[in-house]
Amino acid sequence: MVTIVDVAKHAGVAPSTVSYVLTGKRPVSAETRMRVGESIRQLGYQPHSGARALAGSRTNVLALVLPLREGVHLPVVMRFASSVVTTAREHDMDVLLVTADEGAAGLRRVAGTARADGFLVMDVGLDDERVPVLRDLGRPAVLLGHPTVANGLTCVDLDFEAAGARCVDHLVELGHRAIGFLGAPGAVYARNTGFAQRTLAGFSAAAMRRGVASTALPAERHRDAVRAVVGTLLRELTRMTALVVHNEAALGWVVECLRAEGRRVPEDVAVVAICPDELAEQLRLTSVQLPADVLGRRAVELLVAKLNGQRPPALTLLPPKLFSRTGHAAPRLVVARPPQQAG
Amino acid sequence: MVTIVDVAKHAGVAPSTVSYVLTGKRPVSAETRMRVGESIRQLGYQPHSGARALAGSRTNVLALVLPLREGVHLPVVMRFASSVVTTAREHDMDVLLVTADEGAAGLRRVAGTARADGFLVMDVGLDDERVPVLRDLGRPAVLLGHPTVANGLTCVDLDFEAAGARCVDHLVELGHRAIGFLGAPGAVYARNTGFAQRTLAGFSAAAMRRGVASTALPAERHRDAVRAVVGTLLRELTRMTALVVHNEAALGWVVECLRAEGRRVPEDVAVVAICPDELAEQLRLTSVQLPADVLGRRAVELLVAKLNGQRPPALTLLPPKLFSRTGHAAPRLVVARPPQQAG
DNA sequence: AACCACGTTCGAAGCGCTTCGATTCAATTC
DNA sequence: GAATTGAATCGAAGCGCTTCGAACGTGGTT
Repeated sequence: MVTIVDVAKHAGVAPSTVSYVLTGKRPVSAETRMRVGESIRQLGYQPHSGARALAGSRTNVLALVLPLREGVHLPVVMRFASSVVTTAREHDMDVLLVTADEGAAGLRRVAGTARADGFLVMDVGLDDERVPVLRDLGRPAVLLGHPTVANGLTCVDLDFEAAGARCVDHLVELGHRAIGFLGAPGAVYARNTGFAQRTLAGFSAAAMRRGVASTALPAERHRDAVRAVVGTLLRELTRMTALVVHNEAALGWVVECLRAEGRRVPEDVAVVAICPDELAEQLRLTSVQLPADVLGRRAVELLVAKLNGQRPPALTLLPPKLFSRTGHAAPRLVVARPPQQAG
Repeated sequence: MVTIVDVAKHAGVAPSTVSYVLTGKRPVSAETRMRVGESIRQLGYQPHSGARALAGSRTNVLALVLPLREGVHLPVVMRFASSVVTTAREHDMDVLLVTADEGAAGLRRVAGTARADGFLVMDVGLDDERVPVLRDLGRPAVLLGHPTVANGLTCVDLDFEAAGARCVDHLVELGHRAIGFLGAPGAVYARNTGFAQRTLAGFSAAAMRRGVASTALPAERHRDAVRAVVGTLLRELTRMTALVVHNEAALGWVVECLRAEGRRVPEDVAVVAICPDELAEQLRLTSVQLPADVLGRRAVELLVAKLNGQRPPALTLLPPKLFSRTGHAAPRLVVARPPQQAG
């Protein structure tokens, strides 16, 4: 193994000088820098990360805590993870993969054994046991997907207000003049959860701004409730040709109930969902999706900023992406082109 | 931060004794062990992983190299990753996530900077640049998904021969007496790829053993070729009521062509695919799936064994899982039960 | 009673790096 | 020409752990 001492000898300098060349923490003359650089290249020197962590008390590793069990939308998680790793590498960091199964104890372990400098935690619940632990740990952390307002912690999330507005804008541009909104169960709005209200607020404001008729109703997730709400919407907003749904669990029933009422989807009633991409894909509905790639990138950038002593905003909201699926037919395979035929 | 010296003082022993209690590398009297353990608990001591890596030249980290870009089946990758992390933790190891994008240079970096003790590499190509590097690196490695026969390297893969046989057995048990096989393009069999032939061999042997009629044909991936092959199969194996397909790209066309020929799927012709689960799910076909969870677990166990100086078999084949999807209707949402109503 | 052997425990030397005060030397100033 | 500065470099002291040889008691042996 090539050590910093080997490099120093080879370049005819002290080990500390090599270190300063590497970290840039003290000025080094251009000539020395060149010479050391050349020695590093020739010897193929790579600093030992353990020694670095020990002496410098920085690991250059960030822990990514993911919900890997079933029940979450794996492709979204994966895309997010991919983006995190790529961005982390751009900052010369590595990524330690931790499952949510380990819970708060896992965070304590990773921080306590100095395996990572900071945390990226996905899928944090409203009353998550990890939040207080994260604060105690005193290590930089970025939370994802839920804007758990927590002092000292940094959160990244989709801008639900913009998402609500985006749906309206999209539908108005398609010519719709009366748009319904089927939201989460009433209780969700009562609780000050935030994201449900913000979506609704964005929807309502946009409808107002664009001068289209709109009616918004909450809905429980079971079938009968959905049927009732859909019926009410069709009655109250008689010229309704579009419906924005912000209720994952009800989404399937919504489509079914509309069809049961004799409305074709999307010909008679265009449905736009705010939900995980997978679900919309399955039902072939236009949807506002979570921009997992941007989310991952931004999360890492925020964490790196915190590691560098900066104090980024407590909450970052990402612009929603609307993905139109109208006109999609039955599932069709993506088939690669046939290989070139000889002759 | 609590160090080993703090623990030693608290327990009234030398630091080395604490180390031996922790690692078990030398005998420690039961009484001392108790006392040290108690001190560790009381002080909440957690060893510094960097210091450990430096002194002991073992990181207790394994690098997981995943293909995270599009084009691979994310859910499979994710399930595999999940299984890897869980199993690694059981062996007191952590997992460093590396993307395949980093290529061979990434492996060199991780090994060179002593970030990990060994590698788990998924989706290794037939002529992968990483294979020679992996061998040079001299670190334990386990390759997944492709049985790249490489001396010194350990591979885990699905047992394709058993997969072919499993399809036949399943169909015979359902009462089918004439089974077709639509395989990969001819060129794949010509190349000594291995897995294609093995699947076919397993299929043929099982058909023979079970005494059912069978015909196997290769197929190019484009539509016309598939139509021709399906036509030939129906003509040559006139009483064919089942078809095993080992050709991801053609799978969609196979179903379409069968229907175009007036055969209902699966009522008239049962189709069993050997392909990623996602695809079969989309087409609602019974399939042999890659047991990602077992794969992950086994891979870690093999790697840990190698880290401990053992020499596990160069190739481990996993039994295929057949997942029956006959009788599945249109996509249906899994809806949570409605919340309890008051009154 | 002196001896050996063995199970335990101790002490010290590193592992490879960062960091901080000290040192050097050339350029500037009076 | 001596004193002052400041940039560039050096040297040494750790960071917290593992590991190895040595030291320490015991109990059993001669």
